[in-house]
Amino acid sequence: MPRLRRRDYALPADELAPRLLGHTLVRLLDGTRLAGVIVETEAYLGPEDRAAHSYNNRRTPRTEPMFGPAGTSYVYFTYGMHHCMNIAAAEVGVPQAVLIRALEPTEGLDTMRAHRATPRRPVAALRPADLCSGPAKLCQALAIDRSLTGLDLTASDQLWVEAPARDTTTGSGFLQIHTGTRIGVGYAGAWARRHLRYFLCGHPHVSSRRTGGRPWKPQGGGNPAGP
DNA sequence: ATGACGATTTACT
DNA sequence: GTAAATCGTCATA
Repeated sequence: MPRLRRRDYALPADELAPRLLGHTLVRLLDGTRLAGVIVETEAYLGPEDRAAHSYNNRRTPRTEPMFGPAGTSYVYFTYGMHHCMNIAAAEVGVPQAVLIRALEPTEGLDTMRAHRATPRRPVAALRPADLCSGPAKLCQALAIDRSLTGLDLTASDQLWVEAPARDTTTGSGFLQIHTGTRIGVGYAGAWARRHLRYFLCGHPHVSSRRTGGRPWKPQGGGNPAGP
């Protein structure tokens, strides 16, 4: 499938985040494709968004990629041991990004298992849902770390996003897109309560809270909204 | 130079 | 449900 181009990424983060659902994240590692379908994302809206690393336009070597062109990778290290991957949205100078929170792994599962294995959890014990069902898990499975921050995903030969066979924006023909509150941002006050998390409701590879939230742009016959 | 803190995961009670 | 693991980043001095 064709990779996304600049104009595909050049949207406000809260429009890009639901759009990416159903698309495939591809990591080429030593000639091997490691890939999965994006099933959960979160939007971070930049200067106004207290939950964002770029809150108040904080611009440092770490956050710099978010100020770059849409489609730039932003990978950060946190809790002394985990990496998380985002894709810059909006336009140059506007530090918005979409956090990739979960994938349904589709290619290179054996390599992913090897990356995720530990003495306590050997390869044989790992199930598909243990590989990419969280922002740090998928980075470990796909071997994504800070060396991959600041990449142009429209040109990189290591990391990119491919379009799905069909447009999944509305969720038609697939699981319905739901929204909910972002995870792990309780410190963000009112911004923590905004529905900026997007996921395929009930999908087994979503990180947590597989259900809940409310339908996004409900199609005909959708459930009534309510928090 | 120093200290506080994570856009998390895992194991354990 | 709670807690530990573990260190780069950032603000303050």
